[in-house]
Amino acid sequence: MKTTIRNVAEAAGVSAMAVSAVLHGTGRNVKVSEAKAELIRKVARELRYQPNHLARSLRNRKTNTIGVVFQHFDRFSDENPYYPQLLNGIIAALFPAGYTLALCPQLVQRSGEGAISDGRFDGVLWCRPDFTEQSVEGLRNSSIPVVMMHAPPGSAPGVPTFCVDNDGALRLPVRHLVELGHKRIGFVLDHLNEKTAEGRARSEAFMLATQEAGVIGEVLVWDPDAHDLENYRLGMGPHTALIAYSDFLAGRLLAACRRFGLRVPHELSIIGFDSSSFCETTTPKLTSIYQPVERIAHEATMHLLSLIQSDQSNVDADALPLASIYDCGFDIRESTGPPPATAKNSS
Amino acid sequence: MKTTIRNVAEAAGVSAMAVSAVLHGTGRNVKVSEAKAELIRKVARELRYQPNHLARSLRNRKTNTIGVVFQHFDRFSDENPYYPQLLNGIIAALFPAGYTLALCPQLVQRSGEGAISDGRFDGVLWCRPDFTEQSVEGLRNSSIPVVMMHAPPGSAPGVPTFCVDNDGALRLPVRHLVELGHKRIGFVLDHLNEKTAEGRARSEAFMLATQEAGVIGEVLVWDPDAHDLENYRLGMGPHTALIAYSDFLAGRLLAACRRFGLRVPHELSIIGFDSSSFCETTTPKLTSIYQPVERIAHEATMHLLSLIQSDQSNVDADALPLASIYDCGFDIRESTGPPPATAKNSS
DNA sequence: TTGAAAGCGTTACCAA
DNA sequence: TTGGTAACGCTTTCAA
Repeated sequence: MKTTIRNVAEAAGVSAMAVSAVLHGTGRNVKVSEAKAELIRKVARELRYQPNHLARSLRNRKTNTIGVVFQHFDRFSDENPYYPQLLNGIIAALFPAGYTLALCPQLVQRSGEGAISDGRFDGVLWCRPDFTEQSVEGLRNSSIPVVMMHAPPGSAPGVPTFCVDNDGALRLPVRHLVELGHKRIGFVLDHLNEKTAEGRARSEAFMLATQEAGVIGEVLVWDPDAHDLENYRLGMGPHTALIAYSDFLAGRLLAACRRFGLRVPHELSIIGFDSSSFCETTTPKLTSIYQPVERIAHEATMHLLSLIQSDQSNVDADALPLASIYDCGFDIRESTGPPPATAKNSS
Repeated sequence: MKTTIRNVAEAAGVSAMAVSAVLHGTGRNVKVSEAKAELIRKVARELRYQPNHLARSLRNRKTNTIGVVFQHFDRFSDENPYYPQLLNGIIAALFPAGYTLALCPQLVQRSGEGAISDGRFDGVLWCRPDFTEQSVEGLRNSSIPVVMMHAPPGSAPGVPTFCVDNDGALRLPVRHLVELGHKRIGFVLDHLNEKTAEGRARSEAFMLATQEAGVIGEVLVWDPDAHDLENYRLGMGPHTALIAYSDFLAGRLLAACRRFGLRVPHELSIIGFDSSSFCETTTPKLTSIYQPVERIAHEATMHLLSLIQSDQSNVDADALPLASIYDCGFDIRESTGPPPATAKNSS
């Protein structure tokens, strides 16, 4: 990277801004004759002129880059299709619009400190709603548009949120289980999601759903790999069905059942969350709550893009919705069934 | 983003460069007394000063950002753990070093034109390459370090490549199949990978391996979802075993077999490539060539980082290796077995 | 020890 | 239709 716009201008015998006008279509009031324009293009090609993106961004206050903040920054799970789906939704919105996607560690780790608005991004998609005071404060101080995913409506002031209807979502499996005859149901989440906004929202939604249905519900924070399911045999455990926070977690529950020789669904019913392709590959196939991850990510990103546009053209953005809520579905497969006849059916 | 370094300087009653020196440790010859330093830090905090990353990058000619180019990029597959593994390897190298990862569409689509070195990246990791004249030309003109993944050694002049030993890799399944008694074997790839350097390398490696083993080999470019396997019943088809370019593709072959009522491995043996966790979830479990994707990605990225370092400190980089080759493994699971007795065994 | 000035590469504004 | 000048925010160089 050595050829600057001035080199081209000099070689073509014109001014730098003439080059800028011809190559980038910038500066309306600058008119260049077609002959000169052609000359400029020719010289630029010969000199292998490559416009400096940094300088243009600095000058234009527009980077065409979006920052994406993940909650689990340490690694993408090999088995959980959540991240691929999320990225697909984001990319499908971003790339056609000519935007670049950036994943950066500072944002992931110490995002509270306003590092978001260091000029690199036109906007930020926040997939990490854990709501420490710090992180919310960081968002409030942000000078660029921010959109949150997996944040219940109203959880961050003034920040548009894109989230599933967790209350509705958890009624579906609970109703299904109650119809099958279950009376004692557990909702399992891992230590990580215990702390996220959506983890808490789903836990509350689950408790609400079980109360409405008149059955016993309990929220369980487990590491299934280390958990002892021995006493769940023959429905004798505290629950006859478990709803997991994610398909991935449900898969690990299935594996734990296999380890302990527990038959699913005969001795224990298990339900996942996401209804990803993963559910079709397990034995038994996993009953699961369907969540349109890719669509949510896509629409959240589209929303972010339009926020950026209205931000930069000083258009009033109040017409845009502040919270989008998505309905979940429920896909019944093979991992749910009636509780064992031996289960103590104390209601 | 409004507070500039000058605002801070003014408010603290010092010069801009004193602020720069204190906050960024820049400028050796500038010494600031501890009292003033403390004042500057305090003022910066109060004013919520956020250094502009763009301006610093422009000035320092260092962006701390790596571009990742997928030349052939469709979407992150939900089922294929390839992308998560790849990203894990990259991130594990990048984030601890304080680098940002950027995925950008222009690079993906028209990467030939040298858009690589528009100042945004300190280096580029090039994945799934092909070798049109254009793209090689683009690399040659690049003024920043480039490292290629999935490129056979020597395929791009002067560009370090990180690739598995495809020749060795394809001997493993071929030998396994021949030992089981197979005489007619197909290698299946999709339309996308037909065009990539690694797709071609594996096809050639496959043909070589079958020739060495004295059996019939054929390269097949298929869309398994649309392909008719009807005539493969009872080993009567042109091949009694198929090796797929990826686990994902093998999974789709398995699904096609199910559709046509073809029993695997009794009527047809199927082998994948990656030996990902996916192989454990299929029925039957998928025999597969193991490829250390995450490790390759990690080491390629580490290499890129050291290239950047030596580039920027003008150190001679010739000591660094130009090609790294990784051995593959072979995991035998349930999807391979002897060919049907009814198979015509014309050698 | 501190400050002023120049410049990284680009583009908007104004004058010719 | 053109070209000069200034500025985006930062840091290095040189002079005080």
